Amino acid sequence: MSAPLAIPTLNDVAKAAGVSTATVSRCLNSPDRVIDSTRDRVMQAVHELGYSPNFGARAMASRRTNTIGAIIPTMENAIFARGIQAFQEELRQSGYTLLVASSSYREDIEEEQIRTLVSRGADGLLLIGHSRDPEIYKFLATQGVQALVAWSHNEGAKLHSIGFDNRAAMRTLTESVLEKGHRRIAVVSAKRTGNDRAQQRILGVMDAVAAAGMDSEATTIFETSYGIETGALAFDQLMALATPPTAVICGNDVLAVGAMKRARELGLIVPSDVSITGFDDIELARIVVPALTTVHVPHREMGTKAARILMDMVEGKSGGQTEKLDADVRLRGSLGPPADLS
Amino acid sequence: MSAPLAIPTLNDVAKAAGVSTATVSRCLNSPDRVIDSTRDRVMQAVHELGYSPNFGARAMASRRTNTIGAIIPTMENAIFARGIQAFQEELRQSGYTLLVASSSYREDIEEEQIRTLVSRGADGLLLIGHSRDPEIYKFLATQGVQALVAWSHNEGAKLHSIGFDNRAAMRTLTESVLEKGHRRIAVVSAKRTGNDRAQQRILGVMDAVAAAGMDSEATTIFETSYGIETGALAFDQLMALATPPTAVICGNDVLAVGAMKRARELGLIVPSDVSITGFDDIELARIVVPALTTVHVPHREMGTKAARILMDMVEGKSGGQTEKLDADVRLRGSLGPPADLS
DNA sequence: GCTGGCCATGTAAGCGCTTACATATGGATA
DNA sequence: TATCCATATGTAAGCGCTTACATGGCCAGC
Repeated sequence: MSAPLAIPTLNDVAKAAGVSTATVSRCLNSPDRVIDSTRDRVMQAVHELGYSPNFGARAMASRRTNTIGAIIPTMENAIFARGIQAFQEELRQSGYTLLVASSSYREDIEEEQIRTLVSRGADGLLLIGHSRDPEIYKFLATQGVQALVAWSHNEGAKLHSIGFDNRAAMRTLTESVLEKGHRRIAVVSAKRTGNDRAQQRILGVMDAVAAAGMDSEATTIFETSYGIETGALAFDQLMALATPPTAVICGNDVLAVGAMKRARELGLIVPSDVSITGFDDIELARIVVPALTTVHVPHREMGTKAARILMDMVEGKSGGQTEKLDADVRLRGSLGPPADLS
Repeated sequence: MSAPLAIPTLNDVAKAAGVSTATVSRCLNSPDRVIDSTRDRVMQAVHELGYSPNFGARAMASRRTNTIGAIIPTMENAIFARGIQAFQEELRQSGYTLLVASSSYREDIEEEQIRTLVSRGADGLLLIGHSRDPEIYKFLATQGVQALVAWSHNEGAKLHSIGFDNRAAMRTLTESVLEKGHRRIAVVSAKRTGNDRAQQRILGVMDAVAAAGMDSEATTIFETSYGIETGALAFDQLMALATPPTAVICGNDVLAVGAMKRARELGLIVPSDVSITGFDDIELARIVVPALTTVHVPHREMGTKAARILMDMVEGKSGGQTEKLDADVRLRGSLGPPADLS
């Protein structure tokens, strides 16, 4: 009466269909190597038993997993979502499964996640940015796991990468800000530790400041963790300075939106009282009022290309390649001339 | 000269340390069952070789994976992000790993993802909503995989669930709208097929409409796919009607934000020209201007509790339980009296 | 000095699958 | 009819790990 509680295995299917396990395996993996009548019988047994292959066993026996892992700093806020979505779609078309993990912007968690994904058999890994313990690259090498960096371009780095030049893009954006006449600017950045995008973006701001002959000391840099609320708090602090900035350049759109929110709460009009800019051009940038001036990043293109490069690496078709994408400034309502010039 | 390209196994570590594989395994899994000196030797070999356990092999030999899977409709927009984050944190504290997959709101993809996660050894699964092919429940049963539904409460359903009463919450919200004096209302909903939350929410609107003695035929329902842009398009259509609604009730915040965006583009003032409401209370709801009237859902609480219930189920400590959480209406600026009353 | 028991470690059997190789079957060819 | 080949299926050896059970060394207690 009581059903067998054990979960069905290949062996059970084989018995039920009256064939060997090899034949069942063939039905599942290369159906054309099996005669129709046999296959039908096997597939019926598969359905009747509710059989589902054991991935671990399969991976172990066949020595491949067709799995790619990606570790992103955060799943919240759409910064990485769109790119990862495209990455996944491209992988899927070629029969790969994507495993996504997030590191909460913490290096130690990222390392743990790398180990977890490798352990689970990822053939390749997509990582964000270049800064991490070199030890981990050695680990990936001994494990024979290919890795590619995205969201950051860097010719000389340990790993191949696909991304844009964060520094140059931020320099261009900052130049636009300076052209409007702003001379008191402040930067709200994500934590720079272990985050080369944040580092590069600040350097980009400084490049433009220096090129304009301004005193780089006069540019306040406020570092905070990632989030709308933290962006709002940073804005508070900046506006409380003796000589508050007329333009606040934020390291990403999320911080910028937080700043805009607080500006509104403080009764400040953007951009006439203060200009605010972002970086990433996520959907949010066009929802806020006024729309956010930011740097547009080709998320989907990056995701798609990353998938192709990484698959080629995993399949041994190439040793990888480094590619630079264009990121361009989108001027929108949140940037205007400073009050004393208007 | 050339290093062995094979990735290191337990066996390699055992040889390098001069012990048996059993001892190495014990060092890794129950260190206190091994004498200090031996353990040190083994751990050194582990590091030198860059050894990393093969998850599949371990799972197969030990018959447990300590893995929980979650399948959510979308990773974009923060609807599920916060709850899943809490879910993950709670699991992690108890040593479980979370595997997340997304279904793009498609039933067929959800089923595929369920099979993939089960295949990968998930001991338990978190699913969203109740509507799916009953066949899949049979499959989960034969595979011995526990499953729990979240984001939806339903006493009589096949699976235990933790969530809130979507219908009642939407009814309450709609009552608030009607109290303001609105009599021409429209609903923008996500696709109802395979989405019981969407179905329930519309029923909630209708409950309120009927209770107010209004003609339910007069309430336009516009169904569209999920996204800001689709919300905007839906709003366009509704406002182009012969007698446009004075209040647009959206099935979720994302659609509502899209509607607000388009309203602004059309030069309509919210709420004096048209009121708009959402559902979920994601961060976005308080970013937009005016802030969105919506239904607040206790995302984090739901995630945390879901983790505990599911772990208990997986560990055989309970057969599961169904829990109902409160979701309450948050009245904000996007809802006001209709123009003809103001 | 023996015995018993405890503890650290080793031995080896599988976990569920894939796949190289072996075998069987049935024409087509000579 | 005998031979050969192609094709369909079976056999069985692992893949890397855990763990029940076996072994051997050491010390306490008599």
